Amino acid sequence: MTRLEVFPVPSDLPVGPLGLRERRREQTNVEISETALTLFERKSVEATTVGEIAQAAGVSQRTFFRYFATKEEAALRDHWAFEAVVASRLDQLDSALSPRLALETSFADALVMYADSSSTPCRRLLRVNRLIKKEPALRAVLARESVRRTSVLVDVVSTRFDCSDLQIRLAVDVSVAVLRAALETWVDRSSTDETASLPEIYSSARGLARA
Amino acid sequence: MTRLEVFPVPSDLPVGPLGLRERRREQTNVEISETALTLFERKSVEATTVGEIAQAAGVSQRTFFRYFATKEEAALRDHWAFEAVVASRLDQLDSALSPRLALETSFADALVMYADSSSTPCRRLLRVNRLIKKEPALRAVLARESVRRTSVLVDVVSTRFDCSDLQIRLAVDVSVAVLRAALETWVDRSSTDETASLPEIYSSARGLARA
DNA sequence: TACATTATGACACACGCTGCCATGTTGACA
DNA sequence: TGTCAACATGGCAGCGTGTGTCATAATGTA
Repeated sequence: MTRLEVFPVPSDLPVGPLGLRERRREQTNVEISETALTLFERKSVEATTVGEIAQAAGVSQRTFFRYFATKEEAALRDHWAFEAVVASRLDQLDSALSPRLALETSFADALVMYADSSSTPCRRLLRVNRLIKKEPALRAVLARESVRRTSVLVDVVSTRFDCSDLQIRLAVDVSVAVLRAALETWVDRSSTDETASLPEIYSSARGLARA
Repeated sequence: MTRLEVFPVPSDLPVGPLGLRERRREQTNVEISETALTLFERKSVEATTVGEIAQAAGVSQRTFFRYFATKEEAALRDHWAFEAVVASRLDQLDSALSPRLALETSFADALVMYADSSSTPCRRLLRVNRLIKKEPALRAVLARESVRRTSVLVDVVSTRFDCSDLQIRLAVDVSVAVLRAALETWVDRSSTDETASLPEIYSSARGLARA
């Protein structure tokens, strides 16, 4: 299963070959991330200091920075997992289709992992993204990463399709825009409709974008 | 002319009613910005400290922060002008069209200001955007601002068009994506083709995005 | 048990950024 | 022209983020 690669280490599952050290490290990672998320929800990212997070998580400030480069990163753990899922099928782009259609199909295939809105990955993704919605600091980090991801996508697509640079950039930018619109809409709708389905919303988003 | 509103104070032009104080202030603003841009081009944003910029510009560090909130902002002066131009026609959205077409038309109308690639606004925009291209720190700031701008756009479009939230978000995201792709392509092509025209590239980007 | 590897904490330090106060400069009005 | 308010600037102290370094303790292995 690729699941293990995508969700770095679902520490709840008994993963055999991992030594005590690695499990401890992973556990600390989760604890710090969880603590940060909670504090950010209670106060705000800006109003929360790394010192507070570290203290609440029972580690020193120096140790915090050994696990996360910035306080924002500590909150984004599960969102990075989502981005990894989205990117997980890029090596199977169907070059018989148009770049845009191939990308959208790849994304749609990957998104089935988020079909069950009551699953743990979905609930975690929702929690983080509700925070992201109100936190400019987190949005900035996402945006920065999205720039990097876009350029990776452009490279990947370039090698597999023979189109102009403008066409490729458009395919990538638009595909990503549609996915992002779907994600945000899903987050919005989930606040009133527990059963809102990300794959379904993405599917209708694709339909609307065609029109 | 709206030019004066968009390019805050083109200090080279003799603007009558401005007092000595405001002109001095504007001049200092330009000098710091220019200094920052030059240093960033020579070294990098990360490797350049605010102290260096301030010293090179002949002001104290404290004064630097009275003109710009961050060192990144000091470099982005002319890019914000561009964003202002792009947004300058949003109050005239044609509600007879689809949201997306209305947005694209509004953008295209505004872009005529960048028709002449040898004009000062164009050359400055190019210079900044070449830096933006290699500087993650600057891209992060842009991305953050783009989030804010997108939500403004969504609001503006919502009041003028009667569509679902998903449709509006899509229109906005896709329109912005097409514009951004055009801008980046223009920057790329300008390095080999001095005459590359932003409005023209934007026009073909719109055409390609339809297909 | 002895040893190499790794995790942690404490400290010092650079940098970004802000609040505060003291000083000098500008512009308006008597 | 002189006075005074508004404003611009610099210096300094302080907070928060993030990193390098060293000493110490815990872990895995021979």
